[in-house]
Amino acid sequence: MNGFLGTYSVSLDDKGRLNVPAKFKGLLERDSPQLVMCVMDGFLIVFPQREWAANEEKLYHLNAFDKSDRNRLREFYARATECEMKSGKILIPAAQREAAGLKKEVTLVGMSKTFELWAPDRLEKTSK
Amino acid sequence: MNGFLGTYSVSLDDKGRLNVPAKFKGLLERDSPQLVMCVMDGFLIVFPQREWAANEEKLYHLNAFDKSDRNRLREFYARATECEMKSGKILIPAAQREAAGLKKEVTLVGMSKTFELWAPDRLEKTSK
DNA sequence: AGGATTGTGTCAGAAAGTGTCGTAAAGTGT
DNA sequence: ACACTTTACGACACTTTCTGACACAATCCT
Repeated sequence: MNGFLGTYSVSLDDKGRLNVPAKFKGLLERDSPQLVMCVMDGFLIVFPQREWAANEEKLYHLNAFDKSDRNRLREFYARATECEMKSGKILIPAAQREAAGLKKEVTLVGMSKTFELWAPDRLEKTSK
Repeated sequence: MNGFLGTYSVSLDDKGRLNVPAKFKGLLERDSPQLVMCVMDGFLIVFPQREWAANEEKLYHLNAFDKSDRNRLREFYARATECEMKSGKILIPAAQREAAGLKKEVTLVGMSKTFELWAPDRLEKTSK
């Protein structure tokens, strides 16, 4: 498999877990089930942990003792959460579900190295 | 685990201790429960002791006989406190709680190598 | 020493997270 | 089109984590 591709409609269970589609499952199992999930403008981006690390490197030049740099760092880190695919499922923490407006139905969109989680209605609005 | 990530809302107990979220707990247990807590502009930064040491090194080059350098050093050290995670909790000394305006509700923000403690209302103002 | 204040360990109930399984639905090969 | 395999879903039981409370220990202050 080359990367995360395509659109899937999945439903969350009563605890807010999503079943990873079989095609993505293979990728995550082979590589690593470790993930970082990050809130963007109204939707979630899921990074396999390696991909996240690559993005994080771009922040190393910022100075943690500088006020405005620190604010930028915080924005980035505060929105992120580690998670993991367990038993073929990913638990989406309540805060993240909230931020992305996810109810039961979730649309999952492959973006090659990462994939996104959308509330169906929001995705529809955005793509217009 | 990659580092401290995400935002958590936790509440202090009657003695001013905070329950460390399970995700952070793992990191602190593996590395070391020894911490240094430091007051910044209205919030607290918590350094795992190794991370503190690394930051301290950056200050060694400052000149102990230079007045303004010395002021910066003093500011840095005077506001720092050693503390420790015990029974999965961290006691926040009264002085620090005071300085950060922490009441019962505290927002905990992961910053990769360190994490921050905020009074919810102050964080909200800052992030705007 | 006695009493107040501050720090520490532990526990029980509630809430959140996790594993598993049966059934339903979708996909596959012939 | 049919039987078979795989995948998705919902449900349930179980485990872990979070919280507030209590009891006790240590320290400080007269």
